[in-house]
Amino acid sequence: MAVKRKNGGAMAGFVRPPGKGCASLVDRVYDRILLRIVRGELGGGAELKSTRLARDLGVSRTPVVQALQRLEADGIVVHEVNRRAVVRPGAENWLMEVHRLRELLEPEAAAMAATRIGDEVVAGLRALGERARPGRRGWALAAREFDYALHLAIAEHCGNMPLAEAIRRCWGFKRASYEAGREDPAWLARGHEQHMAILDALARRDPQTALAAAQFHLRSAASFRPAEKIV
Amino acid sequence: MAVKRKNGGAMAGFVRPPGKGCASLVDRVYDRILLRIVRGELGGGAELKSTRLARDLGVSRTPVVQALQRLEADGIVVHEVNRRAVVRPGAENWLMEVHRLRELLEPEAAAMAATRIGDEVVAGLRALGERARPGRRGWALAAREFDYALHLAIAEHCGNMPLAEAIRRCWGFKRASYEAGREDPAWLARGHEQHMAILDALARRDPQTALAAAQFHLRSAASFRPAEKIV
DNA sequence: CTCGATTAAAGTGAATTCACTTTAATGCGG
DNA sequence: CCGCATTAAAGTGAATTCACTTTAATCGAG
Repeated sequence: MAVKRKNGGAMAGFVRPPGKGCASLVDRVYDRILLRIVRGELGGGAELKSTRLARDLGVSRTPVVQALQRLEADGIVVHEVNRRAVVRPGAENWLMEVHRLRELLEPEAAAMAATRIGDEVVAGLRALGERARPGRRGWALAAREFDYALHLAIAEHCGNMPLAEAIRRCWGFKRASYEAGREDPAWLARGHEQHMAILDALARRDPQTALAAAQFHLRSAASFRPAEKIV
Repeated sequence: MAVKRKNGGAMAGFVRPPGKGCASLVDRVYDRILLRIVRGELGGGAELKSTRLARDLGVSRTPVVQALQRLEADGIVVHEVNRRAVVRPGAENWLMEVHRLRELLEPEAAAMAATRIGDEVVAGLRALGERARPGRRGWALAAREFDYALHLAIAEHCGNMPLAEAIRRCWGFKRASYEAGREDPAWLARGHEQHMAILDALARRDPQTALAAAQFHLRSAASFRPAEKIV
């Protein structure tokens, strides 16, 4: 089953030669498996055999085992010594539950960030937000970029590393579910307003308002699509 | 540098023959490195070379690389492709910040668990709590066990897997810092009372009180030892 | 036919190997 | 002595190998 060195012809372009800035093989394997879990293709209790996954993905077992370590650290996969790794039962609504967790983390982080974030960062975010104003050319794409940048900046500047990491992790899961532009423009526009409200509060160094704005934004998103699994 | 098969004489008992129920080599390497980070022996920016660590610990690079993956997933280590892994700058007060994160997570989880936790679980916890009553023989050790079991039960039964995992992760960090019985008995006794208050609220299926009791417990712990890094 | 022992196949943990990249050291022209 | 090219050493990502464990499949006794 020798996988050819130097990018043998594996699995239709999955293994790309690692041009600079290219994620490592482990990262790509991780993304691939995570995506299949949060989509429900690999339901709770599904066995994740490193050998099988390696064969399917056209890579060796080494990066697969490492990706499984990370998924285990995420808690979405459980694994005991000498047993196969298994998708944690109930993982089907992982993304919904992650959203609930964000409601716990992000408002508080926004409040903390309000007193710490620098002017240059706010200015940079404002520029991004401007490009995402509804009606502008390519605003839908820019809006998603702005969304990501804003929430990540909040994490980055909240002054608590484990909290920041918890938020980043949530966004890692969210990212896994992104399918190109399935958003309703009206919804995107509403989201943009809410993002701007958060950013304004940050700019004013107003923790209370930042917290409330973030809370409103997340609750709003949760109630808009309560049934859908993919957030 | 061939590491002998079948447990060559490496590093003074670090590599034990894996008797049943024994954590994997990766787990032990992970614990070892994490401990050195949260203790501050490996400060922010310290380089974590897989080769060096493997040599020091008397194991091959494979489990070390896997442990580093997990530490990176934890966010306490940063790492880019083809560069050495590095302790995240600022990791010195990781444990203090983790405690702050727990204040965000656990009260909410306690409230959620109050409406879901089963009678048998409560009964089991009560039994543990009884053994940890101050004055009993071996109560100090039992108290720690009770502490751990209570907080983990709350995570387990809060009904939100990513939240549960976030709490478990916090306790993984806390566990790394445990040094045998450095606790002040008076403090332990106070902690026991607070734990019992939380448990009572859970037993009464009273989310509000469970939340408040957990909040009080955590704030209380934070203010008791504000200066110490090791929580 | 069913149940339990026996054995083959598949899987796992961990070491080793190897191609490639980064880092450090050396030496040489200015 | 300084700056820069060249090269050796150390390090990384990923494949392969191998001892051991679990899973499954087969077979024979009841």
